[in-house]
Amino acid sequence: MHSTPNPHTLSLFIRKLESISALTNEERQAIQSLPVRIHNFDAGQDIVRDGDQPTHCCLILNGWACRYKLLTLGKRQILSFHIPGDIPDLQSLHIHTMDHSVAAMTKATVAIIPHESLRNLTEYFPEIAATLWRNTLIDAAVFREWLICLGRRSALKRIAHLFCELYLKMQAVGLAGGYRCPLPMNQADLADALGLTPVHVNRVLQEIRGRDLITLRSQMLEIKKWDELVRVSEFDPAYLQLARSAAGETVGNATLCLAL
Amino acid sequence: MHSTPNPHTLSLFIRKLESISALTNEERQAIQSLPVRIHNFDAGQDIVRDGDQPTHCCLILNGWACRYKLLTLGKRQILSFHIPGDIPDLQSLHIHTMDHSVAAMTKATVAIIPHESLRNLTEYFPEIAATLWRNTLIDAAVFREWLICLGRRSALKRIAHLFCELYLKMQAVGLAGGYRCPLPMNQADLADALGLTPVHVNRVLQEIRGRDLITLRSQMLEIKKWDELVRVSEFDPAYLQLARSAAGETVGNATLCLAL
DNA sequence: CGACACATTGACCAGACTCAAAGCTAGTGG
DNA sequence: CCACTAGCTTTGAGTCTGGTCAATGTGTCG
Repeated sequence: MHSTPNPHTLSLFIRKLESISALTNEERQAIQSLPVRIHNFDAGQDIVRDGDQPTHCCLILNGWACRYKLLTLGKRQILSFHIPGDIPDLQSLHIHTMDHSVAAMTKATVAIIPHESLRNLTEYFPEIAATLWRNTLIDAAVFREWLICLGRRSALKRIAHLFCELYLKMQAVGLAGGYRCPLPMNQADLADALGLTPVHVNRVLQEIRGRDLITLRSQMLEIKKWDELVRVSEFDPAYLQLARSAAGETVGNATLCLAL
Repeated sequence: MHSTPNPHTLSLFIRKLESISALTNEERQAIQSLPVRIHNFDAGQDIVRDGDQPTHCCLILNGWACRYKLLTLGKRQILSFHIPGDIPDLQSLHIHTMDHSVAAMTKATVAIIPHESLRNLTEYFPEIAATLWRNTLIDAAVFREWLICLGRRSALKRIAHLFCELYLKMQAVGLAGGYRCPLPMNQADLADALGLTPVHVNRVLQEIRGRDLITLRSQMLEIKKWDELVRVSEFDPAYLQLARSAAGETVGNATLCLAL
């Protein structure tokens, strides 16, 4: 379950923060020396639970996670998807009780960082504080965009929109490119994220495939007509705040960030 | 349009922050001396627009505002409602381009605070930074709860849930009590917030009234059966992070925060 | 009084849901 | 290497919540 952190553990984190704003050497040093524990999770396992009062945050090093909330009658709403470089429970630094859970969607490696260390970091380095704050603000922007999807877009647009979003997020950390992107979720997960039923997701996926916009098999999404997918979903990547939103560009080395 | 700030302008802000965490005298002083301009808006007027790159934040002193986004075909999604004490565009401090608009829903008085002053404040007072950060995290928690509503709750539950939320928020700043609460919005606004059509909102409101849960006329909501409303909407106030969630208690002086 | 904004009603429609059954497919164990 | 299983995906038929369009009330304000 546990393993020893190695000196490169936090480089993903640093790269993520640097994609938001520059760091000084001193800041980089301070982050590098955060005391972390590494934890491995199985697919489907909870990382943090609704109602918990966490004393640490979880940086995803490898694999996918999602935030979700269970409701009455077995209903579930997935609130967000998270990929390497994300800290899905960063809000727990200032909101002490979890109002939802975080689960691993694949086998996942997670760096566990004590709140205390993060608080010290933000106290001494207001720039880092601002960058982490900004991180949570981008999360909020994504929540707003999902709100728009659930409130005002058809099932087809929702699915297409989500595919655009996830592809760009993965591309931004070098884990996707050439319009191909791992997508380790089943149709029930998509349904729970998009406010639909699995049966309807299935039918709409057939429609999208029928229009030759994507292929999706064995956990791999391929976007065959990016421009068209963007058009039908009314997708505008601005809310993701990706520095160089390389929508449409392939990345050189798709395994860049896996080299941990 | 403009008017001169008076020494009490920021007391609402201070009270709001103090409801989140204690302030030192020095911190209180620093906030008190923020340079603000006061601006009045008419009902329906935009305060900040989608695409703007604001150089200041807007603290609502009086009246209601909402965040919204316009979509194709005249569709609109309301993302949040805001009441006195809120800073609906606080995220603009770290996200430079607005991805939605903020509009006044009533005649509204707003204190305009330069980003620069807020940045200085957060740099010198990490505690204040943390408190403002926490504020935006609570906003995000509300987005998540709305996501759950739009994704997995029926029209009736959504409406009932929103009424519970707005009542508690208003009560927390002393603007509602005795299960009565101003609600300055029409059925089209409710529809745009809840992902429904005005016609359907109308029908469901009749159903809720028919069950004698609420009355709603001339912009005034009265909750006649709080417990029942909470039950049918599966409302759990935890996400609002109200210090002393006085669900069910009346407040002494309902005009407390109007005394600006 | 007339105009306007908003609420309400009716008739009809459609996107999405429900329930249930039948295919696939990737692992697993014999 | 194949049969079995478990978990997903796909299909079908029928239903329902909520949407659409258009008309009619109602209340407020100049």
